[in-house]
Amino acid sequence: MKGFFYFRNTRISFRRQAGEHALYGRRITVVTSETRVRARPYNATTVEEKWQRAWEEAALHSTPDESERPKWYALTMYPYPSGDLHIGHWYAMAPSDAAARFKRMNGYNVLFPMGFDAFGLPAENAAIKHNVHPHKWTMSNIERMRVQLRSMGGMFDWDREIITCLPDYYKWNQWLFLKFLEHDIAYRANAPVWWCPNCQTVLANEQVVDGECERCHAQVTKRDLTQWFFRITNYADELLDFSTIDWPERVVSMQRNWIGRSEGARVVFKSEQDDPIEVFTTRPDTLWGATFMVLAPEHPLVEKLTTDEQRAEVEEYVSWARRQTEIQRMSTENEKTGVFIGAYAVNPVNNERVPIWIADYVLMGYGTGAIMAVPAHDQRDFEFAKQFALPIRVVIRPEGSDLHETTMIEAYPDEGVMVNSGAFDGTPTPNGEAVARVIEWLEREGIGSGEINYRFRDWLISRQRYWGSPIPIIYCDSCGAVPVPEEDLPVLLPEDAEFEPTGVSPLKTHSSFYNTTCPSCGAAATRETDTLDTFMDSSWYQYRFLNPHFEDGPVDPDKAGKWLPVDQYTGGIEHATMHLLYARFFTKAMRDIGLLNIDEPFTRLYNQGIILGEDNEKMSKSRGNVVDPDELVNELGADVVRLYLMFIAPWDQGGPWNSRGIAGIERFVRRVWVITDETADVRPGEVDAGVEAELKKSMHRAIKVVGDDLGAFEFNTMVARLMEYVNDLYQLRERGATASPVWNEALRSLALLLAPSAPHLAEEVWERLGQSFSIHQQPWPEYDPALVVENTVEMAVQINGKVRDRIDTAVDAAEDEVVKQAMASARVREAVGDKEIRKVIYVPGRILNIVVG
RNA sequence: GGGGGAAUGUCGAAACUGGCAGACGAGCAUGAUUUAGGAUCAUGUGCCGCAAGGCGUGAGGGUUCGAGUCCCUCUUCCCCCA
Repeated sequence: MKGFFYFRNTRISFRRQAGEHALYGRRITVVTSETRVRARPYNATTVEEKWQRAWEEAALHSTPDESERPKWYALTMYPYPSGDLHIGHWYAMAPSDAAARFKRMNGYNVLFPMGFDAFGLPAENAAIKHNVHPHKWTMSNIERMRVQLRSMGGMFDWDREIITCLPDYYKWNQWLFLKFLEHDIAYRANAPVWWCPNCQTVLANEQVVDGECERCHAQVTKRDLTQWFFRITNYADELLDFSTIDWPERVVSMQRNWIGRSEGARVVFKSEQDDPIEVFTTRPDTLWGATFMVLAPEHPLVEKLTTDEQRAEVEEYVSWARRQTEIQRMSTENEKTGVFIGAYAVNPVNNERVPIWIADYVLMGYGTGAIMAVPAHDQRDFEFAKQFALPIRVVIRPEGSDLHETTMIEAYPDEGVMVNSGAFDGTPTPNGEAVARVIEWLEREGIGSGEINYRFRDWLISRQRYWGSPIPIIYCDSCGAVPVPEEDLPVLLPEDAEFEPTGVSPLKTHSSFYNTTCPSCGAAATRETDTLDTFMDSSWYQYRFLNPHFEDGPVDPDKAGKWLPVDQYTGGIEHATMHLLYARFFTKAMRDIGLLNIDEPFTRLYNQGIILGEDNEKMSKSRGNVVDPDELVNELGADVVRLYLMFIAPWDQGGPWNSRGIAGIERFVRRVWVITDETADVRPGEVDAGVEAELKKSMHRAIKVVGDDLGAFEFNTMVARLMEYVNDLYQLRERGATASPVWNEALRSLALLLAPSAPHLAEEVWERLGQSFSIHQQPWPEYDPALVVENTVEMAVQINGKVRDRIDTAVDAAEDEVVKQAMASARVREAVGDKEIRKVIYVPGRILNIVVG
């Protein structure tokens, strides 16, 4: 019998009468009828606002630099201030925040800063489009995003906020550039570089994806320009060493591929006019099989070597190739195209005359822009030779079989024994033996040398844009490129620049910025108008967070010693070969010039997945599938959003948003509040010992599994464990567990377990339980291992691998005892029948399998 | 073409070193609460079958007392590099 009445405006419900009841498949006896105070509603908006204010007033999230506790530097990639914190930001930050909070509850002094990656193109595009200054646009976006970030309830230490577009920050960007220049890590060179016609700027190789601009997806083209570079390739081998960091294998292999180390030889062929043509090959053991050469259409010698008869055809081909994208050119699917230029080269190993072709599958940007073609042992060369009826010569014979030029249908790129290779005939190729011997010989003969080639190039850092750190260089007719003296930093971005969509940097037309005097000779001079790639800002921001107002250098050495390196970094995988590679390079470069004494910036890395729209597509305004976190927070509260994001799927997987699924979390949050509010004041009384034992066990188990999952970033199962615990509490309550003195402890534990993931709800529950502010300064509860292990289990009994019955048995029961118990079951006896028992497999606590036959 | 990852109910997913597949949630169904419900509570819910029982982790094979998990072949999808 249930019902309710009102007493002093509070709805009081009275419940089951004394007597026998069926509940959850058990018979229970209610001794006295109980009355129950119905929970007050939980108003997330009010509660969350209340605690956010309280945390700020208590400066709860300011991290002291001095502490008895061990340090833990947790960092999540800082956002670009686009003006809106979208659900992707929440997905990146909310679980990171939970992990950071968990670390703090586990006794660490946790630094968890936040800032804004504030330079970049959108601000400048907004300036052109809406006539707002980038600075104003960016700063008002930051204002708005701070409010949104606050609504998330993160434990960000705002005292250390950095905003990269402020002189306070970019001064040190410029300073670092000058130091790099001083130490020959930065240099200026003319090179063919990628140009994005849409962004009106050059791009680094890393920022070109499939021949498109990584930002705007416009097709990029090559241009020859004089630009500033960083010598990231000097660190290639060190960047290939991942032994001291714990990063996802995926990112490691992406960086490894990107760096693209290959060992081989550089060999000099000569044209018949005696021009040296260098090629790089990883297979110098196939040199004798080179039957032609292929140059990239852009190769500087093409112009010179082309014969008059071939010139028209060659020119036509070159201009056609220029129009192709790199992807089209590299595709193995394509039919091979190319043109003979009429000239011949001499193969230095056997003085053979080989024709020189040009073809689009050879790229100027890789290796030397020229290859020796060995059609018998390279598939692309093979296809090219077949296409144009060029000679093929086998020089590697596979072990135990034969290979004939005329019958081959594809190249043989594997190991074997060298043939048709003069003195090297008979040399086996496995284990690099042939390669090593040929290199040795090439060096002795002076026609080549062993070389290690890398796929990646030096980092191009010049950008023809306004909204970035000005490169602190002055050009003087007599002194050349002169660094701006350190004391003149920062070179300020002029605020009164004119934005015209002309493709010319506003800095070029700003005469008081552009015109200056040479710091070295005092003559009239002009400033560099390019700005630094904004990826430079994010390459070292993790160090500036430690003391963003430090005035004697980019990094405060005292704080660096205390906090570095970053213990846990989290962010999207899309930065694998950009930001994450640049940051590693910067760390090593800064170490080499004495600014840091660490080798790697981020000890542990975790990449969260992507939240898609409900239609399983990437969220975008044009698709209309964008989920607005602000709306959700207003409606359901931040804790619900946080918990739901964690619950959706494993964090590294992401997945589609589901607006119905979030209802489950809503219910869960309500259930947490209801059970606490309704039972917080229950006085201990008489309780069944078994029920109390179950309550204890459930609580200790929850402490263990929730903690284990949080520590392992398994947020989805962590939420499931919390739900199981709350479900347990509801059932135990019905069985009278609230009368136990353990009940209140169980509720307190629940609050503590919720604290990392649902910080507001946890704090409210904590207060309701009469505990003092703040739950976020409490230690993580401890569990008793003895209470977590099961003493008895329901064990499956299998006959020939099929489950026939289940028996309750002690975890550590002896085999013969368990068999006896199993044989007592009629179902087991029936399954065994009169067959002979051949074998018994018994794994204590797990399974009993009786093999009969 | 090479490398890496994935495939489990209607859906999101869980499953420790091989040991009761489907925890937790969504959805659905039935019932309760007699104003209503997109509220709450209870019960059920892999498939076939009235049942006993059988079948089930992309497909096929193998190892094993026992395979979602290990091995081989294949299919599809995603990512990276060519």
